[in-house]
Amino acid sequence: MSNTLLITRGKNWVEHTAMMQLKGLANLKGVVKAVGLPDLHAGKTPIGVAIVSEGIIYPHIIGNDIGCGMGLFNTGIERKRFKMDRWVTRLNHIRELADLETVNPYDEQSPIYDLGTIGSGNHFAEFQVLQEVFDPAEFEKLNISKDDLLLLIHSGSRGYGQSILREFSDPQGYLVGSMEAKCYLKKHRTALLWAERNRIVVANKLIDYLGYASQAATVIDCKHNFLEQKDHLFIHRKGAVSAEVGAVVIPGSRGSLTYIVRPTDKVEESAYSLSHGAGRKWARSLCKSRIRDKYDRDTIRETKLKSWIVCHDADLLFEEAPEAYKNIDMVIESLLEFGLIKIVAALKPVLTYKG
DNA sequence: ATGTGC
Repeated sequence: MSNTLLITRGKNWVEHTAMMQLKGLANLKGVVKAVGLPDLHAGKTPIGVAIVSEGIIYPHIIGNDIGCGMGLFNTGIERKRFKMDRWVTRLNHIRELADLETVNPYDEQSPIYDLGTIGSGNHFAEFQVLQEVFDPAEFEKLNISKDDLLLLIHSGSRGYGQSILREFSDPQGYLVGSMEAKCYLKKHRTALLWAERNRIVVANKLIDYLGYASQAATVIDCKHNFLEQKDHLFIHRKGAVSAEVGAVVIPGSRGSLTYIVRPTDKVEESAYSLSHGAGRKWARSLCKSRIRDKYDRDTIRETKLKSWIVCHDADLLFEEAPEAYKNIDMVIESLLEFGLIKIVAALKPVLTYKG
């Protein structure tokens, strides 16, 4: 009997390569269940998976960016204070976030050497506003209102996670109870802590840089690259979030809505996991040639939702274009069809910043 | 993904 499950509905396209990669992980020693979430796509290891194992752990499934995730913050800034032209100009002045002074508000020294940076690739900082409330009772628990300017930070443990993976990169995995497994789990825990702290530090740095005295209040923080022990099992989540820690934020691309959802009590089926986003549709290397002719240097920066992106990396603008991602609605509908979520609210991007 | 590999 197969130990593999793909959570998807008819219209949600999932590439064959990613499915093969998922089956590869399902066949690893000690793997008891392998779940592909609707945003499953191919990578060095597949992204959008929850892999449950017994007696052995596989750090390479988690990958280099241990603790990477989405932090949704209430900026304490009123939505009406947002002025597109002024904010774009101001953010354009940042060459790199590393150039701005970072204050480490924690007692310990950060193992992330460049704390306060978001990194590159698919990482971003995005100002958002409330678009629609679907479940008023659940929405009320979030402590946000239609007047609030929100900030979504996608980042992780930067070079620190990378250094941990280098130490524990054996694709054969490590036996639970071994010195190596214990050591990995300890460092992994530190990476999770500091990846979350990094999201908070970045959020506050941007709020401060834009001239506001308020502090970022965490609405939701959900990591999507991590290993969780559950009873005698280990759940490897790579591009997947836990469905057991309250509301979850599932963003689309910079040109689509972000959903706040509430997991249901049926999530055992998906290894207590949900999608982390829309998922890539196009490989990075294909993006530029496919859409270059459609845009000029300005129009590539605006979206259907009238949001804008500040980004000094010309290639990244194409690699991270909305077209490169799947339709978030297909992902959400797949999760709904399997009875795994209820939609709480939708947010709309207004301004994205990328490294 | 990456205080980036050749």
